[in-house]
Amino acid sequence: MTFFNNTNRPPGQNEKYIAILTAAFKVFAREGLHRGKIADVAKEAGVGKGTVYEYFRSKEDIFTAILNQFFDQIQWGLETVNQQDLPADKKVARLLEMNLDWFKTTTPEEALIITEIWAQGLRSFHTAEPDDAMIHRYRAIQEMMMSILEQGVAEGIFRPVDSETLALLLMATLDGLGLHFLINQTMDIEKLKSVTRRAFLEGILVRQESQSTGE
Amino acid sequence: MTFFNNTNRPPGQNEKYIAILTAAFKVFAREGLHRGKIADVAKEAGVGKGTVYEYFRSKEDIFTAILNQFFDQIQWGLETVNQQDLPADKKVARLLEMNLDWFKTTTPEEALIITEIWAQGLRSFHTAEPDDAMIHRYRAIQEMMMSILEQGVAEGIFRPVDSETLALLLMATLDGLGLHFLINQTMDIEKLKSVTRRAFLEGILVRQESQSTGE
Amino acid sequence: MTFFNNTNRPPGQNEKYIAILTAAFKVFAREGLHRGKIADVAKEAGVGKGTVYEYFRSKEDIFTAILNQFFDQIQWGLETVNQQDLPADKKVARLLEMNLDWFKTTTPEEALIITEIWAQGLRSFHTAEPDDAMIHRYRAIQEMMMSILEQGVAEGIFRPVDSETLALLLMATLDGLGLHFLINQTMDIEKLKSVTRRAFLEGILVRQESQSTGE
Amino acid sequence: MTFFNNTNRPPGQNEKYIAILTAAFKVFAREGLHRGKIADVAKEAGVGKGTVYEYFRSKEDIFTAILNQFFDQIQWGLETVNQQDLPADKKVARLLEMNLDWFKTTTPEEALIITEIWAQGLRSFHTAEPDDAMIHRYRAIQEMMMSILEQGVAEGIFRPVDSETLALLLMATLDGLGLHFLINQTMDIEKLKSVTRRAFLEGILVRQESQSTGE
DNA sequence: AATGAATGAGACTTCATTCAT
DNA sequence: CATGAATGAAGTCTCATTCAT
Repeated sequence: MTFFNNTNRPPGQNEKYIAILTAAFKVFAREGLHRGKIADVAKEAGVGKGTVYEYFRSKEDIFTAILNQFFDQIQWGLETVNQQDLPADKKVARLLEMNLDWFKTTTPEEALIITEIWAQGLRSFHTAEPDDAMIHRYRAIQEMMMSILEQGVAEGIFRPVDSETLALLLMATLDGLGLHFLINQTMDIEKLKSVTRRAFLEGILVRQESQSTGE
Repeated sequence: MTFFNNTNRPPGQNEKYIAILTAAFKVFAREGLHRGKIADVAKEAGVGKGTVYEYFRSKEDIFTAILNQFFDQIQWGLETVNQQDLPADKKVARLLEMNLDWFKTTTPEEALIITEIWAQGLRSFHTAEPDDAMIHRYRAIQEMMMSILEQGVAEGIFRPVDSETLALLLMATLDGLGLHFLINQTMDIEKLKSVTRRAFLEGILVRQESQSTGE
Repeated sequence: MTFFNNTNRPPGQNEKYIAILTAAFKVFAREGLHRGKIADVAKEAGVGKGTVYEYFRSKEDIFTAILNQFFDQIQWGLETVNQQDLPADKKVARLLEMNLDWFKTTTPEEALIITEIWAQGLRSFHTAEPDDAMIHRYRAIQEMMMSILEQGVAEGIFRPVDSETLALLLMATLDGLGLHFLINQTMDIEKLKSVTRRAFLEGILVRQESQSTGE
Repeated sequence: MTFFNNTNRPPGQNEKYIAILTAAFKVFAREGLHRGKIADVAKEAGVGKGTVYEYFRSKEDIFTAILNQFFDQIQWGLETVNQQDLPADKKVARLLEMNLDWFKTTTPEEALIITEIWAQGLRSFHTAEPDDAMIHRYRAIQEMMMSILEQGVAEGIFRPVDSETLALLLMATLDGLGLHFLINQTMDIEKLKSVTRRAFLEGILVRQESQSTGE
């Protein structure tokens, strides 16, 4: 559960907060989102049922926290890549690599939880809270990808691209791959990396005699 | 609700079966997967609660049926494209178009339901039923995409590709785009279409002087 | 439990409705309002827990129903008295008698429940629902007493009185006596009846040479 | 909150004891008896949750204390009246006045709390603690009223009465009026005072040619 | 004496499912 | 076939009380 090592939490209550969140993640991963009972989370965390509610307003609040941890992690990874002194195409390759390598340290059950929470959180986003974080968190990710793409264009490595839309595509592709890894874990990740990298990059690299397919 | 017009269902009980399935889809889309009650489904379908259980073994069984309808639709669309007399690159473009146009006739709530069921169904796939359809249905889709890609290679339009892996990538990309459309419905679909098409196709089209990034 | 014999309830569901209400009254009387669990009510009524909620929206809804039964009973008793062919002073005496005799068929625990619900219901009346029945139910009682008092004035038995205010006083006195019977059940009811009757009636009877205390 | 000014409390801990009691009264009045949380009481009193339990054994203990304060106040008022150098009929009038004037300085919510505690306390009296104060406190009040009534008889102002029963009736009437003021606060208190005084007093004053209604 | 983090028993309520009609 | 009244397991959350500091 390397998932909850970051410490961007209100200090002072960090210990138990993390303990409960970690336990929740474990329990939900094992049982599913609804099957996973708060009582189990408490037991797993080694605290009383009431204590869970000292740190989280509701079960859904735990979901949100898990999802936020997930986004924190992604963003942190992206920032790390972005801050490295690399040409843009290498950065894109690193991105891809990071994304797919995530599955080597994460069980499908864990990844599935993210998806479940994601789907449920999305619903509440559509129905209730207008300033829900989801869209903003994705926007942040998108913008970081945009900056990499724009760097590439500036470096003359990438042809002029609609970086905003392309960043969206890239983000979607990475998420889609994650999704499909959930379905089929026998896929050859290394092969997937290279195929994806080549398909994506050779389409945006500046080339002498490119030919658009027009329309 | 054009979603449930196809009739690949056990004949004889078709009327009510479809009525219930349609009602379920509506109710779940409106309320969410867990919030949506069987009682509401029955009322929406204009039948008694007990009748629902004449046609479906359980609530989860309804989920499965909805998901199957979804896959039926996708597969039917793919087949349609594949059977057209078009060069492979046009077929890929059509695929992309179809995929993104789906959102013009589907509300986010409806799409969300698919995602929710998908995530939940996936769990049961991982935990319980080994011959669950999900992976096979995706495999069928993947194979159809493979055949398009291989057609392109045979036609000399596409460079020699690992069609299996690339089909997976394509599938993942389309799903990923769907996912992100759920998050951000303000995205410009037409722009996304062209950017995606170009990014994807120009990377696999045969070109005079392509330069691989190697590794 | 002669308390729930009246049948002014939506017909068709009368059986179980009454069974649950009767059970609830019994349980609440035994355990108190909060200690009395719905589970116990269900068991006492010989139905499932869920069945209780088929007939009542919530625990509070049961409270309300009990209170309404109580008011129904009082009103029915008042009407009976009022419709009898008696001079007003006899009617007042009958009222008093009825009121105090109620305790011969009702246990203190049962009467206490009424008081608890009454107090709680009153709170919700002050805080939330503006058209709560409580005040209207009391008003109806008050008006029936007013009509008795006015009859007495018309008959020349009572001196001209502010019938509205006096009816309120009469109502309050009867309720107050009920309250104190809860506290001290050793009181001699028959003695209380005659003392109260005399104190109340001799103050309102027409007399030759009454002397007001003025102010 | 003039309610808690008297200081018949264990000295030395008076400050915080009173602070907590006052806070409790406020919170319970605002939220109701069960809704009012100890945590809120503590916050309102400006002390820690644990501190509440330094001064009170339990929540119910607070209830009892509140009720006792209430009785203290009533008794103190009665004593004051009783010790004045007045004829008995004036004393009765003063009693009535005091009782109804109480509502001018007390909000319905506060009065309601008394009623709620009263009802709940009564239950515990019936079920558990045989030496509960309630009956004794009321007995004390009753005895003070008896002494007023007997004074009136001795003075020749009141006809010979069963002072014990009549004191009970008087007490019940005053409580009943309080109760009904909770229900209907629009009642004209001054009118109620005079009607009640006249109805009650003229029934017990010595008169030349009274005529009993017999039976 | 004062505190408040921790507790966990307990309660209401929901809802998928059954089955007698 | 159709129904919907009945069910009861299950789950979230509350809150009075304790106790180590």
